[in-house]
Parts: sequence; structure tokens; C-alpha cells
Amino acid sequence: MIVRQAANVLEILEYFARVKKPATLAEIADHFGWPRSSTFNLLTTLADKGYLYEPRPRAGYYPTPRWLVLAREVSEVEPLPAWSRALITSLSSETGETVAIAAPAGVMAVFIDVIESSAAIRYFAHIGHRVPIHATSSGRALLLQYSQDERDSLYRKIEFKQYNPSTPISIDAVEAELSKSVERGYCQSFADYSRDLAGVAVPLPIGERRLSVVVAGPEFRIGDRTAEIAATLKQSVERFRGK
Amino acid sequence: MIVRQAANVLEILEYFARVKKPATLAEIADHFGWPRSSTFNLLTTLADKGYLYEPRPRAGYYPTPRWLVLAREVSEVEPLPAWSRALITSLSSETGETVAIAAPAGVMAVFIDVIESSAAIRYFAHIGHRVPIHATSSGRALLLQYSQDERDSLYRKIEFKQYNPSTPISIDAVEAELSKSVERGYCQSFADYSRDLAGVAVPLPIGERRLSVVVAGPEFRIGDRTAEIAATLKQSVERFRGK
DNA sequence: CAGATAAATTCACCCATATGTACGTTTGCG
DNA sequence: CGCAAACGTACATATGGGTGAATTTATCTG
Repeated sequence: MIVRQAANVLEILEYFARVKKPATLAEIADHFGWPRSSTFNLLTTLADKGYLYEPRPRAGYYPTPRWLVLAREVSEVEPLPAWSRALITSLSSETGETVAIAAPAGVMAVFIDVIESSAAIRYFAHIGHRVPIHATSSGRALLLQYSQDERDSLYRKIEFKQYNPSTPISIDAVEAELSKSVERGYCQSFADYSRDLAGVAVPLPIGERRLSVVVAGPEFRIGDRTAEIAATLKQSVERFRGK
Repeated sequence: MIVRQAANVLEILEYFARVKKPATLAEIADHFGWPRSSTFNLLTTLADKGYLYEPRPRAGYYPTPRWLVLAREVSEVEPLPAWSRALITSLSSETGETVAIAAPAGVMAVFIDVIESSAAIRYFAHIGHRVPIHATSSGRALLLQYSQDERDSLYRKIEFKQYNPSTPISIDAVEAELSKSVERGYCQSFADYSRDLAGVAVPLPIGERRLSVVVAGPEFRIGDRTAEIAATLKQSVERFRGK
């Protein structure tokens, strides 16, 4: 069950991150198609707790720096090492594709750091983006770091959906793909989840954390370059990990 | 009306900012006294939207860096100038008290930047902290920048409460205090709102924005130093504004 | 490896809460 | 300056969502 008002708070934060200027109650209500009265209650709540204020009287609400303070506090703990960002930046410019670092989140993989390709046609992803752990290269690079037991209990929670023709829709299919990945030395996915999207990924354990790096872009650009990209990936990981 | 689930999202964020480590569903539920099932729904919602993840399987949830990304985006717009932070840092070390920059938020004043005193007994405030605009020195320094019309319409929304013996509980009382502030050249408050707390504040217009700076601490330390503190305040504002 | 214990998840029902409606206030325009 | 349209706010009510209890899943313990 989704908690609507909780999701709405996030919607509002995202809204402000997008428009980057104060918004009046009416604007917000209209934008989301929410009733004025409900919007009023929500904004009042956020303002009461010190998360919104009115930069200029009657010119609308805007988030206070409180968000930043709290976000900094939570993110300063166990930050990614400096080299991981250098790694994906370097990989992105070398390959010309979007590169991300993924972490497990139940049956999903979350991107916890992303460098987007600068190509016009590219994989559009952002930090916080979530993809099914079993149907993506980044996810499977995480699964490879699980024990068989851990994987088995995860599988039971997965709802196997046929996102695309090539989506693995059984435990066996996933396990088979994992075996193949071990053989070939890297994980890959060709539109197993997102249409037209191909990805190449490898595990990236950092300390206790099980992460993965993925290079992803349109199938026609990744196509037969997977081995080459995988080599670049591994090489770069080796090179940057030391630093 | 307060939107409970919206407030709960903020509570959770604050919780993680405090404990700075992953927390399981049970821990969170117990901490807040929420039913497990409700906590489950909330955490699931936040995780579904990519705001929480599980650093290690079964080791609990933790916020993703997504919060930081969004918070940065909203805060990068119209950031406070670099000198304003230097100003309050300097003021705090000169006076030994907590110093804050306040902005209007309806009938309240929000602190949008704060440097806390290092004294054991001090004014405890944080970014996002809110105080009544009419019953605090920081608030009144904001009111001074309003036109009479704007003030009048604000007054109608204020619910005059006797927080303390000295709280102004009428429009006239507030206006009188504002006049006195103009005469003496700065705003002050002696426990008009918070018990034992004294504050000295001056307006701080930055660009189009109407802000104020306040030096606040225990009455016994501020006591008869108000004039001196006000002088330091004004001097520092002059000095740093140029930079 | 049971058996016990604790945690996570599901579900249906009833109450808290989101909303439609109405009212007061502000703003924009002629 | 007066009127209209837009905006913000209050409140009662029906209904969507939070919760307690039941069920499943994981973890501990002897």
C-alpha cells in the first residue's frame, strides 16, 4: 500500500527541485490536480515543521535550507569513496554512455551515484532511480555477491513480470543468466527491462557494501561492444580502486 | 489540520539524520510508537520512490543520496551570499552567543542560517527553527521592512498568545515596540516568546529578500549588553556586506 | 535441527482524514 | 475606485487509508 501523503511530500520536493522558484498554493494545487484544501493542509504542515517558508510575503512557498542540512547529515555517513566518483566520471567520458553505481533495495537495485552520458540519445537515469534486481545488468551484478540462500529468499519476493520479450520470468532463467555472467566475466542485459536499453555491469564491493557499476545506453550503440566495455570497466575499477 | 503522514516522512528523515545508521522496520516502529503495519506502509512508500534503500540485506533501511541531490538543487537557487555565513560566524565568536539569519514565513520567522554558540548554556536553535514574528527580536527586524499595509494584513492572522509575561498581546503593543526599535536603532526581546531568552536583531535586506540577523542567548548574559551587541551587529554587517 | 521467538507482511474493518463546499480576502482590471 | 476573478482558509462529511489481529517468514537457542 502506498501512503499517499508521504508520496506527496516527495512530489512537492521534486517539484521545487525542478522549477527552482517559489510557488503559490494555487500553482501547486493546479500542477498536481490536488484540491486546494488538501494542498493547503499539506503546505501548512510542511511550513509548520520548518521545511517551507515564504521568501516574500504572498509570493509563494519555497523549501528552507533545512532539507539540505538533514540530507547532508544522512549522506555524510559512509559516503562513497572519492575514487568511485572519479571512476564513473572517467568511464562515462571513455564510453560516452551513462554510468551508475547501484545498491540493493529489496527486489530492486537503486542507483546511488550516476554520471549521465552527454549524448543526445542516452540512458536517462538519476540518483534514486530503481530497477528490478533480476532483470538488469546492474542488479545481477549485485545478485552475484549474494549467497545462494540469500538469493533464494529474494527470489520468493520477486514478482516475475514480462517487461519485454527477453525478460527472464523464472528463477531458473535468472540463475542461468547469472551462471553465464560468471562465465563471460561480466553481467549484461539487452532490453530485459527497459526497451531499447542495453547495460554492462560488474560487481563493486566497497568495504562491507555490495555495490555494482553499470555502463548503459541504447542497444544500437552498446550492441557488440559489450566485451570491450566490460574490459574497460574492469580495468578502470582496478586502476581507481587503488587511489 | 496537520497531515500526519507528511509529518511522519519528516520525522523519519530527522530520525536518520540523528542516528546516522540504517534502521530496521521494528526499530523505527518502536522508536516512534507507530504500529508495525503502518511503519511498513510508510517505509515501503519511501523505498518505492527511491528515497530509502537497504545498504545490506536485512540490515535495515537508510536514506538514498537522492535527498541530497534534491536538497542541493532547491538550495542552489538564491543561495545566501558567502559573506552572510562569514558574518554570523564572526558575530558568534565575537559575542559568544548563537547567531541566526531569519526570513519571513507567514506569521512566523524561520531561521535559514544558524551558528550556535559554543557555551554550555546557550540558545539552542537550528536551521528551519520557527518563532512568532511579532514576539521575537528577529521577527520584529523583519516586520520593520514591511509596509504598514503589509503589517496590518499580517496582524489579522496572528493569534496573540501570552507566551510569557512580557509577550505583546495586541497590535498596538507590537506597533509600539516597533516604534521603540526604530528609535533605539535595533530590535530586542526579553523572553517575549522563549523563557529566559534575550535577543538583539537588525534588518538585513539582501537583494529583494527581507531578512534579519539576530544574536540570542540567556537573559543573564545579554542583559545590559544589548546596546553593545547591537553596535557590534551593525558594524559587522557593514564590514561584511561589502566583501 | 526442532521449537521458540521475533520480525515482516497481509488483510478487512472502522475511524481519522482528504475533500467539496462555502466564505472571506486579495489582486487585477476597466 | 468598484467590480470580478483568483486565491487562501475553515469546516462538516463520506470515504480512503491506518491499524489490530492473523499469517508468513526469518532468526535464535539449546
